[in-house]
Amino acid sequence: MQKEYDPEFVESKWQRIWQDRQLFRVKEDPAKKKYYLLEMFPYPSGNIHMGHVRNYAIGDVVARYKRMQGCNVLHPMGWDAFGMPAENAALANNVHPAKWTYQNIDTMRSQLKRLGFSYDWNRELATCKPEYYRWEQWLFVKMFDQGMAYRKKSFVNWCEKCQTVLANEQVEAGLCWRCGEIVAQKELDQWFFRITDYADDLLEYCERLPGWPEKVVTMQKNWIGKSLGAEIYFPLKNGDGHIPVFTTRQDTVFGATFMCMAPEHPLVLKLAAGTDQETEVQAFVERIRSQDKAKRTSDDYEKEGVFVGAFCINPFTKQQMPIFTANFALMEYGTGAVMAVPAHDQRDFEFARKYGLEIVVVIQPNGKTLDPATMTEAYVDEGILVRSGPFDGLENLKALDAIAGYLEEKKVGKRTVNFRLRDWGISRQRYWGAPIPIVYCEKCGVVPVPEKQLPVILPEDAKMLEGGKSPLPELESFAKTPCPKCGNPDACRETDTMDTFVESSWYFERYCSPDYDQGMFDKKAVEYWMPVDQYIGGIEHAILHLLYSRYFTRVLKDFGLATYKEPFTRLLTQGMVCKETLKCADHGFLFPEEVVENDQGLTCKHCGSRVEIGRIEKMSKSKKNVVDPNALIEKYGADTLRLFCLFAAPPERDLDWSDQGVEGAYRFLKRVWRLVERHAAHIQDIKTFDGEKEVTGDLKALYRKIHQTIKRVTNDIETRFHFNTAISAVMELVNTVQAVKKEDILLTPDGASILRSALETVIVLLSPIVPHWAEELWEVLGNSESVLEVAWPAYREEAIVEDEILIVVQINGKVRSRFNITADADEEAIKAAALADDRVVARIAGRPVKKVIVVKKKLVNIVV
RNA sequence: GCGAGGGUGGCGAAAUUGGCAAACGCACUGGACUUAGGAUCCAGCUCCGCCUGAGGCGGAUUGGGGGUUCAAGUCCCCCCUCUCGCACCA
Repeated sequence: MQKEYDPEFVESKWQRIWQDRQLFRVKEDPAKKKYYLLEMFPYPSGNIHMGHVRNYAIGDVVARYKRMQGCNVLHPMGWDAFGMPAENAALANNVHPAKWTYQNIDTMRSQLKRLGFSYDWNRELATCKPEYYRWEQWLFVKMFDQGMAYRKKSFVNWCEKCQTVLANEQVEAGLCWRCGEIVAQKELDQWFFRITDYADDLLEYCERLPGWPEKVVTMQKNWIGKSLGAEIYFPLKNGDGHIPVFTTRQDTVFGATFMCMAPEHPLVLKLAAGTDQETEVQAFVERIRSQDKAKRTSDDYEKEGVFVGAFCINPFTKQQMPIFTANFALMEYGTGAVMAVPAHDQRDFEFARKYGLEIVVVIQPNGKTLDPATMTEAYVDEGILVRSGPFDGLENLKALDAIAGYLEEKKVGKRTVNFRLRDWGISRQRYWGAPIPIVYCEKCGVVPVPEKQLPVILPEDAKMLEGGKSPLPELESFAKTPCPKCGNPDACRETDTMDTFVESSWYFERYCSPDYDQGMFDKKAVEYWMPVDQYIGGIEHAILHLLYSRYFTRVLKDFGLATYKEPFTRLLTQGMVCKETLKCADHGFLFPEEVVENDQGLTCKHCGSRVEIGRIEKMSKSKKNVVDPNALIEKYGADTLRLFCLFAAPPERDLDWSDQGVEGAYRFLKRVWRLVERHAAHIQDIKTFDGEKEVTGDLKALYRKIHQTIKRVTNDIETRFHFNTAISAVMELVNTVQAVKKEDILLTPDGASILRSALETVIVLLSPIVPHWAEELWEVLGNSESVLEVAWPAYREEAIVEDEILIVVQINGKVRSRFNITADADEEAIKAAALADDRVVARIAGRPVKKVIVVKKKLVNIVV
């Protein structure tokens, strides 16, 4: 054995052995209980960062623990490999996105391997490979055939100069991030998935995800945003049909005095045509439309509108209502038109005041009378209906249903459910993504690519264009294709690619049979492994990725490909990795190496002025508070890094980085290493203690501690993934070993045997966390099999039992004394001992005892 | 504004069902070993006060205030504060 702990040596040794023995390779085994542990796969951005290390370290502990518990554990890893950063890098460094991506994958794969995670690397997949996305295209065609994928016009952020679509994040203050051109909204034909068909089901099942954090479930519910209400038809005054409106407040319909429509609403320009308002409306609509989304949803966005020059009729009051187009009305929600009830909606109230519109109160609160003339804000609470014809005197909550019924009866509206959730737009006018398998033919129209012709391969010989424009439309070898239906040679391909969230919506199924070439996955394999028992990843995917995955799973089920509805049984969202920031007034954020410490305190290397220690924030390059896992691995090894990540905080909480904390973790591993080294020789051939023989004193205490530790660690990992307390429990066990003062008792046969048990327990319990270190020490103790294949230890209940327990004595709730008593002492004995205690007697000083409460095995409280 | 989650020593954090607040670690202090110590080992370490002293004694303390209880970090009410999410959703 090496005298000093040398992580570099130990880690490379065991990684080689694991690989040679293919220890993490799994296959379906009906005889064993399966456990599918999945961590969110990374985007191959270049290097592994601390966030990945933490996420994957957490997952690896669970995977290894479950394996030791006897489960057949599927623990795969792969690459979310399509996406825009590859295109940006391509332009910046003149490398092809494919080359850049594959290089990054190689780098990151070796970094993950260096960390010793227990992945079955035979299942590795990359979503940018045709073998992967061909099945996604296959499913797209199937969805198209079923009407689940469809095409419609929709607005996108468009930069005219770059001739490209921009993602929301690429629009900075309304300007193109690259060229500074004003970003416009452009209407393009886009492909959509009909996720709204499943809105109700997705919402309903939110209640049936007990293994998910409530926070995530709530976020999903809000995102789906179901609201019950009614659609009401407001006839146009000129008799040309009606405007449908969605409202959740049909109880206030008698108070609707004007109408607001989204600037994008097709009726707006039609109604204004030929009136005095026409030019003003046109100008307004144009102006609002050119505003980007960020601006239109910003905090200080002022509400404004323009009269369109037409009226509609309130079907209940028969009063005429002026029609406005207003910037706050959203085309995407409801019907794009709002009945405005200024007395009972704050936004409508402000609008009415601004433009001098009529305010009619139709709900009066109890014991107060509202007067429109003096109101300063809308009244939005409950009350009794007034000025509401047949509904006068009704409580407004009851009126909701009554009026909804009346609407249907009179055929002026109907009950409706409205969702905030929109259909999922998947078209991206981008190169580095999976091609949408559609051909447009002048004769046949929209034609899906037949299964036999799949995959539609993304041509890797495309040359990237300046400005980020997709090269696909101009690449004739790709864009031009004969029509699959009629053979027309002049048909053209869809040149948009799919949103990368599509790939990540089914990768967990693909892992079950990653090389399967007869379909998306082997049904038998998926039936065995799915659903994922434990999914682990960042909270940033709480909505989109998880919702899309849930949706896709439902689609697969309806297509008969899957048998379950929910892909992830349990979800853990780990916290972020944070670190303090350093800031100089002149030079902004600084790297630690840009800061010099002298007698002035911390100063900036560039200008010498004082450096402030800023707040603790999520590690990010821009804040210059990142730490590089590679450098740490080099210095301390993977095990230390893993140990620190798991010890510093429970997984769901943010982790504050501490260089000294890493040192501490390293020190602990070295300390145990030396302990084993010192004792290895004399316990080499000793058997572990079986508990049959009675021992006393320190030995008994140590034996007890072993089993208490097993119990605590098992509990901490099993029920709540609190590895930090599990580790501290093991540390206590180590401390107990080192606290044995008379070391010669460890040389006796029983002592050596118990010592061996203690050291083995430490090693085995820590093996999921620091596996290389554990393997090496396990071997040092003379064991031949891998510690990974050792069964997780069970504790002996009888070993845990204490002979003596400490009883705390309180007088009037304050601790005044404590004493030991045999563990089997009954309540009476404990009470008697407490009352006889010298200190207690002195304290009570003869005062009458009113009451004595005895909590067995814990405390006595004497009330005087 | 709405919703969720936090606030415990100098720091990260512990505290099954209400039952010794601060386990474990970091930092710090003192000591040992040493040519050296940023290695290692031993000891101390919430705050305040008291006793001449080794050592002991007392009080306070889980963001603030109130309540329930023999007993509250934990349960109830009010308030402060931080973080995250949603936010013209009709």
